[in-house]
Amino acid sequence: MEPTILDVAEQAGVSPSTVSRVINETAPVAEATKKKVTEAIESLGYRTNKFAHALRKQASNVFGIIVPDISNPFFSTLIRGAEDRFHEDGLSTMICDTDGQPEKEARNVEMLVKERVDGALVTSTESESNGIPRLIDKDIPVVAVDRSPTGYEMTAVLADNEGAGMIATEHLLNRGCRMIGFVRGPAGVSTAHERFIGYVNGLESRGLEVQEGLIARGDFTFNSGKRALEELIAANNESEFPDGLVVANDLMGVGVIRKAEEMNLHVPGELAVVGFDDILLSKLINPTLTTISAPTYEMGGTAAQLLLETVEADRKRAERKHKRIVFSTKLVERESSQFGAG
Amino acid sequence: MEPTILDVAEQAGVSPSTVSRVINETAPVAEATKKKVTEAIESLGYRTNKFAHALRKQASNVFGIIVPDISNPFFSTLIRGAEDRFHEDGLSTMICDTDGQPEKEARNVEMLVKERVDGALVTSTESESNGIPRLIDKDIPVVAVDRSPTGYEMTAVLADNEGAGMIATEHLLNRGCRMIGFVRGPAGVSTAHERFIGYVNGLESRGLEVQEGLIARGDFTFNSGKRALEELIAANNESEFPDGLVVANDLMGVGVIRKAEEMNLHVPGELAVVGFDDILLSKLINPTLTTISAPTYEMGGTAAQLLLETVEADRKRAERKHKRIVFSTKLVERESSQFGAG
DNA sequence: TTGAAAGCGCTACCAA
DNA sequence: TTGGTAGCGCTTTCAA
Repeated sequence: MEPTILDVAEQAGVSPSTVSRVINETAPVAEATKKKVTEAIESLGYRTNKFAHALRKQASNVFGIIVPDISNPFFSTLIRGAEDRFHEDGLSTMICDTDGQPEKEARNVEMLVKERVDGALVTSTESESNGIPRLIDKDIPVVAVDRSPTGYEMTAVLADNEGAGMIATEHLLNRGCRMIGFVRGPAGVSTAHERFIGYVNGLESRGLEVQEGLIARGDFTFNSGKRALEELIAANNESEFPDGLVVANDLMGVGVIRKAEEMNLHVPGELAVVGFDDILLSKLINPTLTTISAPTYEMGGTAAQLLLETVEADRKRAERKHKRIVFSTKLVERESSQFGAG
Repeated sequence: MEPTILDVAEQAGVSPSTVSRVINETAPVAEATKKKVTEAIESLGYRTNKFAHALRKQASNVFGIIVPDISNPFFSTLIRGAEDRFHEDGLSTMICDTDGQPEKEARNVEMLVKERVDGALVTSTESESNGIPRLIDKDIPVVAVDRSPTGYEMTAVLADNEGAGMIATEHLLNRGCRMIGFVRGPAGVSTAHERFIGYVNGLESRGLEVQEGLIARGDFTFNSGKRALEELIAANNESEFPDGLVVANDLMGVGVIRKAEEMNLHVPGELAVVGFDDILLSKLINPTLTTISAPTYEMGGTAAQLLLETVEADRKRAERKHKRIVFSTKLVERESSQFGAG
């Protein structure tokens, strides 16, 4: 059997309370006693029983992280940033993949509630009806990452997607494009929408009009990017083809590039393309994809930090302060938008 | 405060033991009493306290899953297969990413030990000195997935990598290649080694000799694939260039394709390429990459199933049966090995 | 600075 | 079929 705190106490010739005190540094213990206890722990190979500890303290020391897709490098980097921060404090993490489905998000949240996590980081699948209210209802501290759900006052760590959309649009404008289109993301996703707003603002700031015919919608997948380009070409006369395209994420951007190739449309010569996220694939495709990148790892770490601060505030019965941190993004120039090419 | 089982008992006018019995269906309860209890649970919104339950039962109902890289689609699919099986039984999972580093694997294992998981699925980083012995030492049931560590008798769920290597080699042979090279994976990784053995056997079964000059080594990354092709070209006279290449995983295969393009070497005309894993990228690259795929999702599910059976056997104090299940693989023909092209 | 003991919420044994 | 109750291993008051 695993040794308990009683075994340690006996071996060290002290009471269990004393052992607890040296383990948790929760009260001063004489140096000599401390040494005896430490040695006993060592010799018995004692490890505190997680369940008993959690039962007493009403805290699991586990934190949940919910993302739409763990195999998406954007999210796996975010996860790594958050995990590194949690592990620093000896806290464990539970990673959940919603696969972009609200029902799966709901199930994941139920699991986290059941596991009685001390807090959760969530990138919600949709802007409404996601698992966040359930967590709030159960009084579990939550921080939103990457996407900010509407209708809840809560702390959130975001990228400046609107600014990113603007940067992308201005880049194409500076490059000389005059018919710039946009491939939008899924309807309920705030990041996708904000990037679009940035595009609109980018055009308007130069006195240009948004043209409905140059706007298509996808769902963030590779295939939807291919379809979007097809639609845009089909919908316009040759004289009105877009010469530049801002695409709401890299995966769709890669789809656009592949479709352009199939259609013998030269990128960037006849069509310049810019994406968002800076995933690995963007460097591997030919031509390489110009993109806008956010400091994903830092965003994860910051979100974890804020969550820990919230938990700490709760413990002290202090007031929760809702913060909103926005990271700025930067342009990564590659071949797909090269000037004067083609 | 959260209601406890005592609150439920009071509300229903029965004893806590009875409540426990209806919740866990651990003993027959009269239909009428059951109804009263269920209603009390409902009206109070009672949920069993995980910590108390775990403390009493000495079981966490949590299972660990350790993989080298969650953003690698091969592993994320494996994870999904395993998770779906665990969730089916209402069990929770903890996913750990070792980033291919043995030290991280060790830290992950420590976390799982601390969390007192009921069992673990592990794709070990190296064939030796991985976290598996630590888990075995702590008496935590383990099943190896994808890679089988040497020196431990344990149940394992694997793909037939040797057969896969053979299929790949024969495919190139049938296609007419006569100088077939191989790009090996990292030294300690069993899957990579087995694929190489399959290649050797494939050649020898046709009475062909393995040529040292046609063999390079990479580390499973994109860049190492590029480097490998460079080396192979540099090491041989033009008359002895390989006309076909079996590459130990798709990511390196994509690297080979990109490098070939840079060198103006036509794929598949001058060089046919076959990879392993069937990752998404292989379908997106130009030319698309021929590959060997394994039933990854099923492998994850099977591994979870076997782990659960081991846990069950332990509970019944039955003997653990070590199984070894090998899934066969299949060729996915794409452009990079097309016949008569170029 | 240390010890005794209550109790966190649950399950399972023993009685009835 | 049900109830009483001990105890899982820990932390934390209260007293010494």
